[in-house]
Amino acid sequence: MWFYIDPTSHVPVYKQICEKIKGMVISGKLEIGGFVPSVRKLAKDLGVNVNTVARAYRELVNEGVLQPIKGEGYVVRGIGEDFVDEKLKDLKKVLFELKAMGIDEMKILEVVREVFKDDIRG
Amino acid sequence: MWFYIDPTSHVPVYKQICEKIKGMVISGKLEIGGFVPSVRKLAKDLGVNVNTVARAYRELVNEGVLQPIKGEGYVVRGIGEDFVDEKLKDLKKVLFELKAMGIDEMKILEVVREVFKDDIRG
Amino acid sequence: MWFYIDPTSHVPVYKQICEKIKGMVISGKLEIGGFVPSVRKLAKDLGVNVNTVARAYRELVNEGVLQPIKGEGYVVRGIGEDFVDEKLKDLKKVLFELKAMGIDEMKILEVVREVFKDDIRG
Amino acid sequence: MWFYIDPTSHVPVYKQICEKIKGMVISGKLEIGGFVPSVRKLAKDLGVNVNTVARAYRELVNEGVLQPIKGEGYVVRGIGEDFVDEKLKDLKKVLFELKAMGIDEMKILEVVREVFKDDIRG
DNA sequence: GTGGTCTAGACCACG
DNA sequence: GTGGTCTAGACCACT
Repeated sequence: MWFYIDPTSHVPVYKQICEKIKGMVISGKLEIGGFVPSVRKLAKDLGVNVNTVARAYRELVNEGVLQPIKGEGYVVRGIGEDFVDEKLKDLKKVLFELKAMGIDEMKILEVVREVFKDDIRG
Repeated sequence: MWFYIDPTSHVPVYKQICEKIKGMVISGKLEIGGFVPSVRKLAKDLGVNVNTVARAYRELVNEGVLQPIKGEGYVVRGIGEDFVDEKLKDLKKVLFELKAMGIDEMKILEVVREVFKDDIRG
Repeated sequence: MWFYIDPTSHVPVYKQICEKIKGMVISGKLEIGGFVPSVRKLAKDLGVNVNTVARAYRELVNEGVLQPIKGEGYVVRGIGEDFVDEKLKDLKKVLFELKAMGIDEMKILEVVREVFKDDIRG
Repeated sequence: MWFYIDPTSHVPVYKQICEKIKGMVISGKLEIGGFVPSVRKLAKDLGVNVNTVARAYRELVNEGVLQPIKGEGYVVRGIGEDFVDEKLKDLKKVLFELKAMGIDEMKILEVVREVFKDDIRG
């Protein structure tokens, strides 16, 4: 219902949840001032333990992305620009690796075009 | 002397070593038929435990990338094309995330150009 | 409680564990879909280090015999027919050695009968 | 020229050499009182390091199978019955494993017959 | 010197 | 409790 996590990844599940939530805040899929799903609901949807989601939300509270409201849930406070910058750094890292492996810039551009091609809402 | 690993990453050190070695085989920095640095040497260079490097090499043996010769070292056997494909999938994944966050294609192309700009030298 | 390993053998302990587990899967003593003993428990039972059992299980995961579930344990997935064939090859090898040493076929049959004699009980 | 060893086996090469030599003494392929090949020759034939063969011969001297003669080589002294008994124990071990895996006695006998079928010099 | 295995003990993520 | 990774240090086999 919300998104999917990869249990086989080496990235901890709670980190994956944090990333996804932050991404949805940045993209506007989660409105500022709105509620994120309850810990139990999200845990059930993702097929993950409650503690794991709780930990993710706790981290997001520490980062100022979420704010807990007793007896109600967690509301979205907002998110800094840093998150986008970090993702762009990830992009650079992958690009450098591909370059080191001798991959052509044309091949990269081809992939970029492929990903963005059905981006009608430009 | 060889490369660096990120101890803070969630990706296990042994996996990082595997990736780097494979990248160097693909790019030709490691010749097929040649030796990779000894387990002890690489461990020392990377500031990592011997067992960790040994495990990385063991995995590469399982994948057919390396071949162990007792008392001599590990020789590079070669590597399939799959590795490049996997890296390109990583690229796509990051691109989709950035797209989902509302990042413009122009911004992406800017980063690509930046990474490949000093690609003139042979 | 489970089985025994021979620490004096030249066959690595982790390999012995792999063999035993596979044998128990083939014979049905370990049910497909069921759990094998936890890494720590088996290590304690066998008087072996945790890492050694972990390595054995890891190999079995590579071979598709086991599947790890974090926080729960390892479940048995199944095993190919190859394992029996390999054991039969071991048999042949020993038989050829005995034959080369001039041992009579009658002597061999005697041993076979001895091993299988109490095979009446289901 | 003599026999072959398996460098990938977990059994140490020097042990494999010992086993083979003993087997050849038992079977009569090596005459008591005769010379075994020189350390250097056997090492060359097997594609093994000289030290490894030297170690094997040293072990065999300790066991009383060989006797070193300075400046000439190693002569075969003889070998006890124990060796055959040990091999028969190996046989039993493999048989028990196969039995535990649910293999039928008929299948075993089939393999035995196959191995001994061209045993014309019965 | 090389690789291969093992131990003892530690920390993290997950349920 | 579970598995996953890592360290420090040991011994063995082989060149």
